[in-house]
Amino acid sequence: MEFSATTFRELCQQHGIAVTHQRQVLFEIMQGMHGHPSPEEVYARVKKKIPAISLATVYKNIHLFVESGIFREVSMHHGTLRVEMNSRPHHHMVCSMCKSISDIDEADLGLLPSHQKLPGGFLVERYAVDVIGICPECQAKKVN
Amino acid sequence: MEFSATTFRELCQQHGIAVTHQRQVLFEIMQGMHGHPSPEEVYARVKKKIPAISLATVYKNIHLFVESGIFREVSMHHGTLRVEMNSRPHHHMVCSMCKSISDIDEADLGLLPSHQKLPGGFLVERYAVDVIGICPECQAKKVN
DNA sequence: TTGACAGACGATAAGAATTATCGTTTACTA
DNA sequence: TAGTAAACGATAATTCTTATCGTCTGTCAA
Ligand SMILES: [Mn+2]
Ligand SMILES: [Mn+2]
Ligand SMILES: [Zn+2]
Ligand SMILES: [Zn+2]
Repeated sequence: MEFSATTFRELCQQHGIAVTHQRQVLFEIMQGMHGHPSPEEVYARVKKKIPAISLATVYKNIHLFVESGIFREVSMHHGTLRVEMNSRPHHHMVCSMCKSISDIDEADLGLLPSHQKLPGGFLVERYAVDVIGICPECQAKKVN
Repeated sequence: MEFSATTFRELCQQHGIAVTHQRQVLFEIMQGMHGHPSPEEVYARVKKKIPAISLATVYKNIHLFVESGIFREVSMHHGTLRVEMNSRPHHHMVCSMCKSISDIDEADLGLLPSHQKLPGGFLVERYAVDVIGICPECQAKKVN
């Protein structure tokens, strides 16, 4: 486990957040979950331990965990449907600050698959690569 | 342009959909748009040409274009927030049929970046690769 | 050409996911 | 242990998307 050496109390102190019962149970249950649960799925699990917990609290703490880097989001751009009209083979540069998405040509990325068969027999159609980082505009804005 | 050789009428015939004025204007405007617009952004543009158009029509036709393969979606899993608790370096296999997401270790994917600097000065933090294809379960279900 | 009719349209209600508000409670610090 | 900022629960509001439904239109065969 990633946080086995550190107690949850210490983890909260590092990030300057209060150690509440809800927060601790939420953290422990999420740590034990497999896959990529939605907030509703997490809520359902936590309610078994804390029946009075609010869905809003689940959302607020998930965001807090993600902002703190304790957990992550699967997709940087899960918000609304975005349409792709560019038919050239390309990937995306996603800014972790402003969430802007820009195209990058497959050739410019220089990322090539070396395996053809994936574990479990997954049949590959294509790759979609998100290069996550800081766009030039946000680099300029950033005060370090 | 991808469809310059083919008229919109022929494109519709290929996909068995009717050639309507709304559909044609929508298609042409979307073709001329840069980036990765949201349905609302497309709607705003199209309203200038067809003030009476409905947002529902925009959504319906965007889905139709995506289903037909005329356009694409930027993210396969933009629906709801999904949390990642797996801290090992890994990427994702996303099934284009059932939208299921499974982990694949970085090493198993065998995909390595050869460039360090990206055009435009984008500062790379990490790569997130979606391997899009058909999961074993859907391969079994599929009737070919 | 001209109906018949499936499919498409617009208006709008409904649904799902997420965020905001607000009064109460709790954890932290001195 | 009291004061205060933060967190909580309840729930309203917002945002994004889909469903419904009555009307209209494109397609195709006669
Ligand atoms: Mn793109
Ligand atoms: Mn994962
Ligand atoms: Zn940025
Ligand atoms: Zn599948």
